[in-house]
Amino acid sequence: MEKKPYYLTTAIAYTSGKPHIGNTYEAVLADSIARFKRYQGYDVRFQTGTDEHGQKIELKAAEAGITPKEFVDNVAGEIKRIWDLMNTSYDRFIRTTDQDHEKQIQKIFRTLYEKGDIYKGHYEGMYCTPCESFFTASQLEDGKCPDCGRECQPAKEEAYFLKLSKYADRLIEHINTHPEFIQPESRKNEMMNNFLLPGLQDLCVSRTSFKWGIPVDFDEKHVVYVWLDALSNYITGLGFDADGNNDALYEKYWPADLHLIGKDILRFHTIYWPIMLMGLEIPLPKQVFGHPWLLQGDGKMSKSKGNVLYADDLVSIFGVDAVRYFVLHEMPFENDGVITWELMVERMNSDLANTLGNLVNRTISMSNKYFGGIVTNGNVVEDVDTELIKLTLETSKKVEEKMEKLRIADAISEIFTLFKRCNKYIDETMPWALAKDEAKKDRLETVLYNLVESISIGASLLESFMPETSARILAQINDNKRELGDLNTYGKYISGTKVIETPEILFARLDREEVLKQVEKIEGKQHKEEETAEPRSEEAVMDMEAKPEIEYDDFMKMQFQVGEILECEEVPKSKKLLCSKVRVGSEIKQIVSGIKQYYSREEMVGKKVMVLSNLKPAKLAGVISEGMLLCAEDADGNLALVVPEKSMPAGAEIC
RNA sequence: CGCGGGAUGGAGCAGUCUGGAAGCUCGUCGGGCUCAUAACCCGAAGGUCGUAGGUUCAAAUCCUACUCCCGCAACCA
Repeated sequence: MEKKPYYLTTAIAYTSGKPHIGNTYEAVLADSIARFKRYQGYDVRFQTGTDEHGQKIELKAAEAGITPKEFVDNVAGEIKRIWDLMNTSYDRFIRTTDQDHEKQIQKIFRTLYEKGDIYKGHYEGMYCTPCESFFTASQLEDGKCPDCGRECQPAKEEAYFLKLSKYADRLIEHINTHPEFIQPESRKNEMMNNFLLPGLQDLCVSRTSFKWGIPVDFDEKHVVYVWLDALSNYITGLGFDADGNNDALYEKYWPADLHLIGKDILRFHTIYWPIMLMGLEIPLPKQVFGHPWLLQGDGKMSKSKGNVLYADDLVSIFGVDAVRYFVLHEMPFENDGVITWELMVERMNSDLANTLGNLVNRTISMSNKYFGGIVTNGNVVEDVDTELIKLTLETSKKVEEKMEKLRIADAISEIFTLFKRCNKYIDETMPWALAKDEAKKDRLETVLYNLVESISIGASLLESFMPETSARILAQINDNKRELGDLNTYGKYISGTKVIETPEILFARLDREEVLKQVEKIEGKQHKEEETAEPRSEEAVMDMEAKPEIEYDDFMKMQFQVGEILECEEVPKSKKLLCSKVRVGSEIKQIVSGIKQYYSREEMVGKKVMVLSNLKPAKLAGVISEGMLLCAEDADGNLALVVPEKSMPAGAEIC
């Protein structure tokens, strides 16, 4: 019988930096699905990779003083290494800088252009020359640039657009008639209400403001918009050819069965991507699943806090399968999951060491102690057995059901329910008591046989989620992984098999304090990395884009004065704003500034600072601000107030 | 009135669509057992299901208002 194809993908990771545990989570999640589908007998193709173009990467590379290509080679290598570390069984790791991909993107772009779905137009809007940015009329503040506050000119820039409007109705129809297309379903409404129903604006799909991208081959000034580039990986990775000479892989696997992505990029995958495919006249993927995020317990992950979770560090403490278990098990279906060190230690000890590891250990130990390691089916069945057998045989079905709904965490829980039942069975049957009575030898054999049999079935099911552990358990009981279809038959374990003499500890219990000590070291290391990175950027002078020369008169228009901060309050409902009462001469001005992250209210009071005092008052978050406190800002956006070097009276002019 | 998500025993969650005995994991306490990684098994305590109204024979679940948290957006004059 020919196997049914099943094609799934992850989003390709953006190569702007080292992937943290959240990125890794997606790869592991996809991997467990891929493995399980293979187990179910599908001919699976699992593709993942990296998205390597864009302005951000161009900038990062420039900062690091290397070429963009060198930069992405490094990061992509790192990402691939981590995916491999986590045992992800991808069939292709595609990079958007791969030659075959780049070539096809150009063809796809050209095809859509020739067809009229991409057209050359103008990006019209208000342009702020110093900022090199376009804004729509609604983005402007009092007709001025929202970034720098200067005048903007109406301007036009040549650009290519994808006609989203042409296919919008068809897409709405598709989403309505295919309820499974967007998962979880709650996100479907979000897409419909926020983007589709209000009407789609044509999407600008080319850029001229940077170079690091795939050039439009018939108009070299332009590079292809990164999303068009990135999304296409799902078909170029299969050897799609816009001219129709598709690779056999493409013919076999497209349309994809599942695109697994983060909930944040659902819009691209359920609106732009389908419309691109409609333009290319090829079928849409069957399902897009926007999974939730994995969050760090104590606040948001950030490098400066040193609490970023990296797969490397986690693996070094817990091991690969334990980390796979955490991310798969702690992630609920719709809400974001939370992961903390304490939680991981708890799961490690309670689920992995106690429930699973200890079960395998005690079973093997008893087999050795009572029968020299030979596991024989004594065929002395008692009532207590039936419940264990029933549950064991039901488990594969339950796991399949959960997996069908992409409820990965629940699927794993089913397997662990089986292991727990095994532990209970040991207490019910009390093998150590049976061992004291020679007449009950056959019964004791049966009990141990049943345990090994149930463990074997559980271990077989575990392979999709914890491949190494599955293999280690099976090796210890000297069995092979069962076929999924055989898991509803009890008694396949070959009677008379010898298990390993000394059971190997699968998961060692960890001491919470010990782990936290290691964590401190890791966080310390991250801090250090930050610090060593810091001086580099400090020593390196910061080059700013040169603003146009101004007249002396322009300068004289601005009135700078020393101001003394008398009071300071937080602006309610804002995250960054502090509102200060500043004495400038005899006047007291109210000035709002976005520096809450860097200065506390207490710190502010009493400071003498530099104030631009004749700035037109404006409302910020609903609060009037009558001037501006001047700050120096570094590349990371850190701010420092500018203060007079010697004590000066409030109101003194700065000139 | 920017958009969205959430509030359920000490902690983390399920249950809410399709009203009908408040459940799971961990922790705590008590007991049992000794094969095992101080593990395993049993039992108990612990909940006004955010607040206030409403619909209903019946509300965690449906309706209305409100409070508080968390994302995103906005705000960095």
